[in-house]
Parts: sequence; C-alpha cells; structure tokens
Amino acid sequence: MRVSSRFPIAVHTLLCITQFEHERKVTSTFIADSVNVNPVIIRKTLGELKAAGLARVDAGVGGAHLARPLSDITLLDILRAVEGPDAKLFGFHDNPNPACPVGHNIHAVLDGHLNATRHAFERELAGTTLADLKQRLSELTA
Amino acid sequence: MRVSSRFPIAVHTLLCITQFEHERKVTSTFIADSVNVNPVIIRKTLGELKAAGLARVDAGVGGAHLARPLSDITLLDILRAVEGPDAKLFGFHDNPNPACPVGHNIHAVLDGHLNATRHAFERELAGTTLADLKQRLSELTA
DNA sequence: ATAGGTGTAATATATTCAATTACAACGATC
DNA sequence: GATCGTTGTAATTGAATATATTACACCTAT
Repeated sequence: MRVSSRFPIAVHTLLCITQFEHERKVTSTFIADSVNVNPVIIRKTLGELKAAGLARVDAGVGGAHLARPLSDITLLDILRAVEGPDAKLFGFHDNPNPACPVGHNIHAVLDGHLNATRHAFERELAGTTLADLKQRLSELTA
Repeated sequence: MRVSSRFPIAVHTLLCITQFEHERKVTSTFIADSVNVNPVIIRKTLGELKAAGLARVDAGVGGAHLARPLSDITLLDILRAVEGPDAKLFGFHDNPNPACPVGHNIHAVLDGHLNATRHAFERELAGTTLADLKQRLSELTA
C-alpha cells in the first residue's frame, strides 16, 4: 500500500524551483542532485508537471520555472500531475463471483465507502499549497 | 499508487462469513469461489484477520467465524489487519541531499502534511463498520 | 558550429503481489 | 486408529510496477 515516491519527488522538485529559479538556472541535473535520483527521473517529472500546467521548462537552454503562483498549486494538483487525474487509490480483486450474493454485491456495498475515503484523502491534500510549504521552508532555513 | 486488493478481499471474506456462517461451513475454498482468487490467498487473509482478533478459524474440521460483533469491526481494523498496523501510505525518495537547503528540510516540510492526510484517510475508514456493510448488503439481496 | 540542456526510448534491476503446487498438521467421524 | 476434508505455511513462478541507467536526437543561446 503505497503512494509512489514520484509524488514527494515532484514536490521536492517544485520547491527547488521556487528556492533557486531567481538566482541560478535550475536544470534537471541540479534538481536531481538535491533529490538524489537520476536526472532522467526529474525530466520525466518535469514533463508531467508541465503537462499539468504547473511548470515551464526552457527547451534548449534549459532551466525550469513555476507556471502558476505558489498559492495556486496544491498538493493535490501535484499528486494528480504525477499519478494522472483519475488514478485509483484502491485496488480491487477482479471478477467477484456474480453467482454468490456477496460477490454479486461487493462493489455496490464497498465502492461508496472507498470513494468517500479517497475524497477525504484528496480534500486534505487540497488544503495545502506550495506557498504553505515555502513559508515553512523559510522558517527552517532562516 | 494503490492500496493492495488484499483489503477488499479481506472485507469480502468477512462479509461471506457473516452471510453464511450459520447455514454452512465457510471454508477457504468456499470463500475463494465467491471472491474469485486462489484459496491460499484466503487462508493467508484469514490468518491475518485471526491474528488481528477479527476472525476465528476452526482448525482441522475447517470453517471461519467472526471473533467480534459486526458493529465492532471497522474498515480501518480490516485494513490494518492485512497491511500491518504501521504500514506507510506514502512512499518517499531516499537520502535527499542534506547539503541542499531543500533536500535538508524536505522531510520537515512535508511529513506533517502527509501524516495529516493519512489521518484523514484512516478517520474515514474508521467511520464504517461491518454492520453498516451487512445492512446495505441485506437491502440489496432482499 | 558548438556546448549545455531537454525529451524520450530502451534496457536492466528491484520490489511487490497473486497464482500455484506441495505437504505437514489437525480434528471429527467411522 | 485410519481416513478424509481442511488449515497453515513454505517455495516457486509469473506479472506488474517503479527506479536507475545508458543512449541519442533535438533544441537554443552564444
């Protein structure tokens, strides 16, 4: 049971950009050195953030930037950028037996609760923005 | 990003027990036929549910039973039984660079929000009991 | 033209999960 | 007490997923 580490990697990537974009060129290699993963992973992550409208990347010359104000990027936006907008939080066994009353109704009985749980999960993530994280980071590095 | 299907399998298993334990012997093979997985998966699941104090299994003769009242078993109890009590919901990249201010503080900045998200997730699951599910199942099979 | 960087594909490796086979141990029943 | 159906558990296989890494074509400022 795991939300992939691509999510914290994406958050880390965006924080690196906010922290350094005005003082140096923020390349995939620079970010990769902070995150401690391979630069290709950062390029893929940046590609997803770009597709989601959260980041811009200067092709050719290199360097990444935020595409929206910090306060307009939530943790949920970032999660959806890297996992896809309709990624499933819960797995489910395939083809429960329709001839058994339990198997026949298991989805009807459970799905609503699983969706409610996913909503609670997403609501919490939507309540935090990159501005909050940067604020906290400033306090820690002051 | 996926909570393993072992969780819905465990819920399905317990619902099968509540539905049938008074009219027939509920064996791992019987449950496996309803869930549509291999009986060994059900035996492992029942072992975990037993260890968590949610189910009893009659060794030798066979057959599973609930160990607690329906209203005293929440979805969170079941999740913890199959995933372990301290399973992590979020992955995290290893060894962020301590020489970078972002890498050095990424855990301090993020962990609190990730924990809050996990709590919201668990709180929602704790709000539903097997009694609720059985009630809904009764309505559907009536 | 070149140098530094990005985008992307291909491959290798690790991890996790479920399916399956095999078999020892258990307990009711004859 | 031998048998039969069942459980508990280990070992192996196969599929899916994720990350690391290499390679290379393409882009753009200089």
